[in-house]
Amino acid sequence: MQLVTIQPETLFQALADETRLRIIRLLVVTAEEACLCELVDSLREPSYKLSRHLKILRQAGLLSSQKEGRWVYHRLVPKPSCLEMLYATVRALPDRDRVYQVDLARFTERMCLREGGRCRVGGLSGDAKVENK
Amino acid sequence: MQLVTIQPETLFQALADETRLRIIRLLVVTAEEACLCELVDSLREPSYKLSRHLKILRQAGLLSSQKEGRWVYHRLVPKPSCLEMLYATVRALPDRDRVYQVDLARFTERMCLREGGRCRVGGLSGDAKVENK
DNA sequence: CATATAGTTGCATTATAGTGCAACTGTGCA
DNA sequence: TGCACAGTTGCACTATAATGCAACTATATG
Repeated sequence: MQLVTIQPETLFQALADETRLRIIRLLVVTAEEACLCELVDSLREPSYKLSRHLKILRQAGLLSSQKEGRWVYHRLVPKPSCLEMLYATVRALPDRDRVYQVDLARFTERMCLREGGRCRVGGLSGDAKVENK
Repeated sequence: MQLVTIQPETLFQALADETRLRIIRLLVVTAEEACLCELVDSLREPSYKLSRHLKILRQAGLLSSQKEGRWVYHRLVPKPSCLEMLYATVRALPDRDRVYQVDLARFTERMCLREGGRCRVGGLSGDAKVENK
């Protein structure tokens, strides 16, 4: 299911969107895997939006996704060395508006809710839906 | 004229196009500066097309351009360290279809026509316009 | 001054990409 | 078996981006 052929333009295109860059940056910095509801809580974006962006990242060859019960865990693909260089570049990017910093703070807090390293709760701890913009 | 504020999404967006990636890759690999007509000869793309892509790369903060008589020389911007990392990533990208290899060969040949390190001839050695579909 | 040349840009067209809504699938639990 | 919930996707809409043509600017040269 993983592309052997890396398309450089597709790779950069995948990172040319703020939401997708927030996702990748979060995974790069934390070196973690995350499921959709955890990303929803961290980025405060609707699940259908993130789901679609995750699909694009997967198709670009940046993410691999693994289903586990109700949850789907997404993690960075390390395989070709140029991807590691790309991740290093992402890590070195400036964070002028502190967007990534806030995302990371919420992600870290959210990860505390894991039990045995696995996600067990839904988005926003079962509260109402996202009211972000 | 150079942006102090680097917009990561704009940066990746700039590289999300094949033509622009060919331009950047050529400059990254050769560590050279080039004017439009030299790029036209190397990539075999119409000048108006490359001119527009060069503008996009300039606005993204990747290129700086300097006019010299009739010619405009374009070179990579080295300033923020994350750009150097980005260039390293570009250098590490695969070249499956040998597109960059061909571009480089034509570029090297074209650079032989320089006199005193400066461009002195127009596109395609003064021949007819590009016929590259 | 006329002409050639290096490069740029306005316009119209076409293709592609992001978004929200709502309906949908699939899994686990009472 | 019915329900709640994690996640996905079809549809319509809107915005953005790439392209080709042709007209344009600016610089050098005879």
